[in-house]
Amino acid sequence: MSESGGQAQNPARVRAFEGVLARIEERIAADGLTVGDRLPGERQLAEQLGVSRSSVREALRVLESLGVVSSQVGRGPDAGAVLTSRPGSALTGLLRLHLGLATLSMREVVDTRLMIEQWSAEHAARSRTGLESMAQALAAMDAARSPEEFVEHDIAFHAAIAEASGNRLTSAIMQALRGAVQRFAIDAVVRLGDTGDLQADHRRIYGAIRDGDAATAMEAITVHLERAYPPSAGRLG
Amino acid sequence: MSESGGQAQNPARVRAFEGVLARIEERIAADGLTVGDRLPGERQLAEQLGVSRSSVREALRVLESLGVVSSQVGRGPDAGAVLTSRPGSALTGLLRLHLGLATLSMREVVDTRLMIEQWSAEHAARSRTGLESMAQALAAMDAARSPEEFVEHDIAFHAAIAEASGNRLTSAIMQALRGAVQRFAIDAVVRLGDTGDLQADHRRIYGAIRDGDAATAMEAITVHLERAYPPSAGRLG
DNA sequence: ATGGATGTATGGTCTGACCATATTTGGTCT
DNA sequence: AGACCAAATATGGTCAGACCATACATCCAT
Repeated sequence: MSESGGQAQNPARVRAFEGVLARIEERIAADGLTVGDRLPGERQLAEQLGVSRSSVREALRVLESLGVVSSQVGRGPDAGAVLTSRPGSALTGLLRLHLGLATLSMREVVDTRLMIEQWSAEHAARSRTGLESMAQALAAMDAARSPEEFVEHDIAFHAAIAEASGNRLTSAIMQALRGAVQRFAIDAVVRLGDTGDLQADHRRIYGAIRDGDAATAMEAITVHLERAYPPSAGRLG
Repeated sequence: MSESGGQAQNPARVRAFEGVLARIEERIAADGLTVGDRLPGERQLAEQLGVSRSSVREALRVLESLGVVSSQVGRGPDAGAVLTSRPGSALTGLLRLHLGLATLSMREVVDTRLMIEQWSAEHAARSRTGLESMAQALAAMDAARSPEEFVEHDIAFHAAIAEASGNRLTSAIMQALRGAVQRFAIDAVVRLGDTGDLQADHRRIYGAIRDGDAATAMEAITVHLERAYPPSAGRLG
């Protein structure tokens, strides 16, 4: 550390913050860090890695955008950069941006969602778990008095199916897809005018999962999503 | 804008770089910016948005990590922050980190990949496109003289199927999943000792897609992936 | 014990500087 | 006029040092 001048100003083939990213990843693997653990403070990290605090911050911003850390100001056990796990929110941001850039069309997102929901329903039927959450959401939808309220619990119902599949990755992807198309959900409910058909779908899906009938569960969720987002229905992308 | 002092040092409910992010997103939507367009320089952006260059840079790092922009140094038409579209690489990084954090298990990734490949094969069979790329990869695998070489073209084969599905989102997700499990692919080839069975699978998949037989394509790819990544096969996660 | 004032570590932001890179520009030589 | 080389310039990359806002930790007086 007895550099005379200071800033290393090297070729910088890899940018400083990329090095920081790599080092932090190594550290997570080597030290077996996991969700809830804290990273050293920005200043300390900068010193340890021999870079400026700005570079450390850029790396932390990347980790944050990827849903891996979360920064808290102040002091105490919860302050600083804490390892978290929010793959869903990261995916949501990613989708929103790429939709904005027209890299992806809404149709592609909706189709992908159909794929995930079919898969989730099938696996949920096999595991037959999470039935309680589904039933609760079902009842809440019955009691809903506005499209907004209905959609809120509708989201919970579908989330319960995804969770019941037992796969956190597909569940996270579905969360993200859901977030990306959410603004269309209320429109869909309003367009249909009545939620009776949707609720009938929901009950059919629920019943099939409860009975362990994977084929029916898949078919029912397909019908349901095509009702809400008709393949040819207007302006989705 | 006749602020006396300088740095606004406000409550900062939303951090400065988040504001920049929002403004850039607005700008993309409003100006209809698309892939290939350039963003203003960091210094100019900072002045326009009334924040420091550091904050602009943090926002750009986020956009870069999400695969939306790409920065080039130097001068000229290609220099600066250019809008790009690399949802795949963004997803790859996201998965790698979450796998490292044990947020996700390898089994979940492999299962998700199976879902995507099934779906892709089915849709590829319906569209019957991309056959040329598949055939090329097939021939290249025949000629491969090492596991590494074989896997390289195997990746190309599966990527061709994903592309043929016509859905850029599922294709991007599969790319990412592929990258996450890639290190196991060579192991799998070595373990099997012979690539004959794998190639037979490939030809069966190719034939089904060529003939537009969606059901067989799905079934064939399921068999294929279970051969390479047996559900009960050792240490995947 | 309790409660408030003070200390302090942490992230958030800004300023201004310099480096590395690559194009643009302009001048010089042939 | 054309080709070639040098200087100017614009851009991202990095650093150093400062100050603010926040929230817990500590200490002291009651």
